[in-house]
Amino acid sequence: MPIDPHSSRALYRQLADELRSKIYSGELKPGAQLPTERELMEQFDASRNTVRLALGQLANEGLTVSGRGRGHFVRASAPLLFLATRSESPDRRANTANDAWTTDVTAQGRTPAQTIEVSIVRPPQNVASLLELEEGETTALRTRLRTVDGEANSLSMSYFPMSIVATTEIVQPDDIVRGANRVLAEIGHDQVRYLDQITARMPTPDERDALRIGAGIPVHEHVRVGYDADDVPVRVAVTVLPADRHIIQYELANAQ
Amino acid sequence: MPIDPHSSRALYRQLADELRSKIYSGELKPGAQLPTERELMEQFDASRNTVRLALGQLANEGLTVSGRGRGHFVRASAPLLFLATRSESPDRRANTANDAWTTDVTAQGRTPAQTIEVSIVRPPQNVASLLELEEGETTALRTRLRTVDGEANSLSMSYFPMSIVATTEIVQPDDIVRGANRVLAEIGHDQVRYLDQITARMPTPDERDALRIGAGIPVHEHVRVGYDADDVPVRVAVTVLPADRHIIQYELANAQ
DNA sequence: AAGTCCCTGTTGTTGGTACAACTGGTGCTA
DNA sequence: TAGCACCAGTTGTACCAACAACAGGGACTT
Repeated sequence: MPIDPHSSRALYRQLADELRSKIYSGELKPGAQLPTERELMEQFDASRNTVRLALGQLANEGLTVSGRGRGHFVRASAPLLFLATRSESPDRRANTANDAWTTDVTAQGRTPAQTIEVSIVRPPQNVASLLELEEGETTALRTRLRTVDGEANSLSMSYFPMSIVATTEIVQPDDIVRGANRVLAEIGHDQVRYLDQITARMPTPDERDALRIGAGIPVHEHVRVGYDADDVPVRVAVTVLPADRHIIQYELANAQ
Repeated sequence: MPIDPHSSRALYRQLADELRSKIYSGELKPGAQLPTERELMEQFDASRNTVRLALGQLANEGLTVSGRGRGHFVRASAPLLFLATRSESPDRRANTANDAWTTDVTAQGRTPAQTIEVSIVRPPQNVASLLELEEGETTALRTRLRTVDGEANSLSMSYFPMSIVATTEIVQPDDIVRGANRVLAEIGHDQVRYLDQITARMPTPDERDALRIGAGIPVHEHVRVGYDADDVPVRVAVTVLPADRHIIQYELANAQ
């Protein structure tokens, strides 16, 4: 019995440790139900507050989920989906009726869909700096909510300097089947170099809402800056990916 | 007054929303102290438990930190540090007394250090599968805890198939200044291709401990598989990076 | 001037209670 | 058989109380 009331470690932490190790060891398998709060109260001679503190800890670590009237369950390990970065390779874009992402997802046997909104905005500070914009310059913003099999999947915001795209179809709220990148290329701003920065954080309430993100699940924030042949940044794409549904993958050839 | 006791939204959620929006709007700046729990109890006419539920929510989102006897504070935004992936480019490794990471960190004006442990282990399932090992095969494991300016920074575990490295200095618990990759190259297993997979999750208690990770901060798990010219996987490096201290960066040239 | 002690204020931990809201099953009814 | 009503069980929300542990400042001592 690993519960020691004389230990300096808080009781609820010991309880959380106990349950956590049962999850890691496999004694409690994904999908399995944990003991009810009442059972844990009796087993460990603790108050309900204490038991709930421990269970809350596990939930915040992304290990468990719970539902009113149902119980606490070990989170079923996610049906992982790939974001193949590097899928913008040139030969992928031409001639197909779909963009690279749609093709990727379809290839995995899932059903993709997306809604697009377009607006003209002053970009956030970090985007403005990546695009090397002057104070007050505006951008076209194409916001994309992607769904797979009807479930929200990722949220992508692409910023284009208005000074470059003002007269193109990028500012039209339509799906551009051949890809916005191709439009850029047609007006002489083909992207020849990318800079990717990946951060991880807990989602904002808006994101939790839009992407149906459970408690204890972080998000990737994937920022891609595209540069044209003159080294001018022509696009910043910010993609928010719930971490339980996405692995970001890169394939690198060791040049030389 | 956004607090509505008749709302269906739980009181502690409304309170959390209220405080959160003050943080996002900048009314509460990084480092600023939030009202004390007693003050919040009075302002919102709520019990201490309810107030603490709201504050706990913010902490789990990584927005605030608290300390016994001190108070609750808006988390000071992180002094971000870069992990320049792609720093293994060939010309970087030769002739220097330091490895690529040490060079990188020093270039940023910080003081790096690392401790290395070596052992022979049966690798975890996912690593075994990435290395295409048979059941029961063992690997050399070099575990590296890196610190910057005396603070724990990242945890890296590199697995090498014993069938390849058994007779090399990789199994010795010493620092290999020219890099383990170079040793691999010398015995005919130069890595010409990498596969990187990046996931994000909440840290395990061990990791929280070893890397001093605050509540509400996720980690990146960066997995790199190195393949030699015969497409044989010769190394799997798993690196755990606290997300408040690391941005993962890739530079990509659009081949052709 | 420097150090020590203590006191106050703060968060951390743990106990208790009550009711609301929801799930899943049981058994009844049409 | 299908549908409905109900009930027991479970988690969610909210309240109250008490003590522990720690930080920081003020007062006092040396």
